[in-house]
Amino acid sequence: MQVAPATLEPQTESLSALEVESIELFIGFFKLIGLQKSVGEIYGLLFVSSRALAMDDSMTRLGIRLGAARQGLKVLRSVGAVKSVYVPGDRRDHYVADLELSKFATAFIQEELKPRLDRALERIGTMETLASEMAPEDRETAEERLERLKHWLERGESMLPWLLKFLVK
Amino acid sequence: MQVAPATLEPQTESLSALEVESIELFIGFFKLIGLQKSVGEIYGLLFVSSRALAMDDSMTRLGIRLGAARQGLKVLRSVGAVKSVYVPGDRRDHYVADLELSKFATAFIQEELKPRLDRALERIGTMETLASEMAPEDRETAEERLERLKHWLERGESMLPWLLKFLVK
DNA sequence: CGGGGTTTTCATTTTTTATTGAAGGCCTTG
DNA sequence: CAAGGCCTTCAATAAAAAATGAAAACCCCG
Repeated sequence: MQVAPATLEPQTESLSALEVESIELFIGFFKLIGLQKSVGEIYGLLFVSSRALAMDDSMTRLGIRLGAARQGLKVLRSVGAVKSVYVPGDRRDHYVADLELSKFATAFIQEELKPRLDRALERIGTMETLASEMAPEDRETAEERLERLKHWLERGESMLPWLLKFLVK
Repeated sequence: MQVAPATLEPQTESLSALEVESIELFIGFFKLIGLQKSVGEIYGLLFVSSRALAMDDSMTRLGIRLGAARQGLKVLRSVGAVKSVYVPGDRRDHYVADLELSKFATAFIQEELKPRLDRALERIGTMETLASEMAPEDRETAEERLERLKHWLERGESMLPWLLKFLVK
């Protein structure tokens, strides 16, 4: 005789249609800048919540487990996308979404894009040295292309401050 | 008695230091815009090559197999990052890197970023309707936040044409 | 139209990345 | 200062993404 299995599944209270839309929206954006699904889920939920939620609430509502919730909140805190607020009479940390959306774009630009551009420009220095030691016919091609790439990267780099200013304003 | 195993490994002619640098550089950038490693490898190799390479050459030099090479070239063609050139006396397609670097950024903006912004703005319409049906105390929060998000997304969207112009120039 | 080489498709395998949850640390409170 | 709730770490597991390569389709020339 079968009995109802002890519920190993996380308790998932159902989400409202609004919450689902919000979650899907942010999952999409966060994936784009290389953040995992659980990060988007948690932020999407917090975004439309009028009260602060504990980690435990996120787990319950989203049906995710401890590790994913922890990891997600860690990332969100690290980019400043959530802040914790004090809730009287509850020892747990509670989180609210920071509504300064530009933070995501800013974090992406400063933590992903900028370092990669810098690293690439360094690398081009190395490559120029290597190219200079090649046989003439190959050298010419390589040097021309490196020059071109360098030019483009410098141009990109020069745009970043402007882009940041525009986004943050 | 053991004999040398039939070489199942792809023949990999070693890469020059310049090629390695180029490959690493492009793998990094391509990952950033969500393209897989093999795409970066192939482009990196072509970028410093003064002659056109057949798919077969990429496989041999990079030590990747048919499927990855095929898939990588397909992606590169689809974003216009390589073009095929005619090589007399060889039936195979030969590829050279298109040096218009802006194509990558452009493709990313138009194929990833723009559609996602559009989709998000649509979604906000839906969410506004859903929010309007909520209890007053929650409704106010939701509506304010949606307004804010919408504003920010519209701002982002309005920047794209400018960004594209800057990159392509 | 037939044979050899070339390219494509796609089900399978491998690799990479994200999630899980048990174990242990920490902090508050009584 | 002990007990209980909360938070973190991390090794194991699961899910997702990419690579593999056999098989089939597609050319050209002859």
